[in-house]
Amino acid sequence: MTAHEVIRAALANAAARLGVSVSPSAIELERPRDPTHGDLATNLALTLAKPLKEKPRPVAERLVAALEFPQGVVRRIDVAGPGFINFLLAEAQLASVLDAVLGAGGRYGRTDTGRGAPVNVEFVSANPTGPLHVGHGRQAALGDAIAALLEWTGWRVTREFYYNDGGTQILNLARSVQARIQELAGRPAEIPEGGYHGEYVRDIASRYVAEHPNDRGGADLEAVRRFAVEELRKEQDRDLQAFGVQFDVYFLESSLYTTSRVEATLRRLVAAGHTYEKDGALWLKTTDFGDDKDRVMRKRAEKGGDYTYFLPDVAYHVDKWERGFRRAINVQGADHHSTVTRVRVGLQALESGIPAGYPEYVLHQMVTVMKGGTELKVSKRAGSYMTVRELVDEVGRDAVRYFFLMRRGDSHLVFDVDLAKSQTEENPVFYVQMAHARMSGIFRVAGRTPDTISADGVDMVALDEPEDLALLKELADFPGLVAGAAAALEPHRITGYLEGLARVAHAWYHKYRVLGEPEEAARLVLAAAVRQVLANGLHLLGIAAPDRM
RNA sequence: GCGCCAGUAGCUCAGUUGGAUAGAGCGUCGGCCUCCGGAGCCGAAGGUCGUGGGUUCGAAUCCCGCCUGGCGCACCA
Repeated sequence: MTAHEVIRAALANAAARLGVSVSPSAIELERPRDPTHGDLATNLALTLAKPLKEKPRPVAERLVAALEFPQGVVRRIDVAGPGFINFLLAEAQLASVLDAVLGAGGRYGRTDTGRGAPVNVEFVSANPTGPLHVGHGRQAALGDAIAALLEWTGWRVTREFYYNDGGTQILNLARSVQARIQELAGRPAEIPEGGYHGEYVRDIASRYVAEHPNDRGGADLEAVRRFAVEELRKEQDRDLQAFGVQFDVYFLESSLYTTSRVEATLRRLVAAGHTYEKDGALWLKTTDFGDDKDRVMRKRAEKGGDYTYFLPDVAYHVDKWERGFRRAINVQGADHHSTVTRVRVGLQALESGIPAGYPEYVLHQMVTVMKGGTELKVSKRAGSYMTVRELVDEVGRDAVRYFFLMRRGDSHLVFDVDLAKSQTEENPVFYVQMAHARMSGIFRVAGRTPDTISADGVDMVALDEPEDLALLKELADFPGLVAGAAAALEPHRITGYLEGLARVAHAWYHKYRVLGEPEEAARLVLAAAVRQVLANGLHLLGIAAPDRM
């Protein structure tokens, strides 16, 4: 058991003696900002004050009196402030984290709260009407990191990409390509209303002409549509590959029709009794379930009318549920936030037992790209870094991923291209990767391999300088941090942690390099553990941990 | 007009779901380290947490009003 677990258990027992039942995992145990407050602190007495109808401070005193610990875990216990209980750990406890890190290696930080339950994470889900832009890039980084966090906490994750391969937007794309094909055949043609003007449309048109010599002028619109969708899908896949994101499932909207799932969903909604006809259309009374207005499902009430996007969206999530995903997370841009209520409400109208909060949504705000102190205009014309590919080519995959992850999803993100490219300590990716490289460098110079380092037989009492202790405490925080970030679906907590760990590691490195004794056995063990945790954090986020910069 | 998100140090942002004196990085100023295995350390200045009320032992955090900015309010996806 780690010190955290021992203390939680002891607190739960003490609370039981006061007549309150709390589960050990529900007890908050944190490292106080101010180190004079001890190594770990809990606010348990403050939270128990209300149910016990007592002031927090006396509750804390009684809890402390009821605490029982095995030998050699805790050195001192204090009650402080309004009723915090502070613990000072025995030195041997602090160093025990090194065994835990080196023993678990690349798995240090993993937990099993998910117990192998399946969860579906849907992200990017760009329609094949153009290349992936920076907004999709934020979504790819965020979705992939959330998926990784869930894997690290014991969930069985399916990464899913949903795309619309029919509908009006795709039709507009096909007509745009068709127009360019006709131009190539020497006939003047106009890009249709709502069509796509990008240069990539011309490229697709010329490839179509090369591969379809019999369809002069692109008369076969269906063939043009299939070709264009195929080409853009391939292009998006190359972008995602460059970004290091892999999906398990690509889900085509058209499959919902070919397998009659849309019709089946419609029948179930009608049977559940929340539909009506008005103005020649078929409506769902979503206001019964808290929507602000009812939604059209089919544009003409009689059979054969076109469906709005609402119905396939609902059918798609019914399908997720029926594939066994009792948990589904959708990562989307905040400009799609209006779909949240609609999808959930549609699922409720089925009255089939799907919970009201299904699926979960992680919405992220917009991205603006800064270069040379000015904002790059959102334009499809060449010269503006609007695609993921261009951004990756310019600053590198690691920096793009890191920058997209270092802010909370629901705040606007300013992507500073110059900072992301810079090889200075101001660049957080560089700073963190540099810390890893320096830890690696210690072993290079010592002529050792970090993977062969073990704490066995090494006297850890040598690790008694403030810099050593600060590192030990940081390392011990990592598993709890990953668990918290996974529960909140907030990868930015990991980047924040890594920067903190890197800072302490740089300081430690500098001190012992100057003293000329980082090779000392105990410090070699510590360096190996720091290197491991930096690598685990970076890998979790899909970022490389280089041995030299 | 309605809904969602945001507003915290000069700048970029955290704030672990209501807790201790509101923090970090960068920038600025002052000192130390002196070339080593590249970027280290200490200190200082800098805050009406947009704003006005409310809830309680305790609020940046929860509730209500207002101000500012972004996004969304289709029988488009």
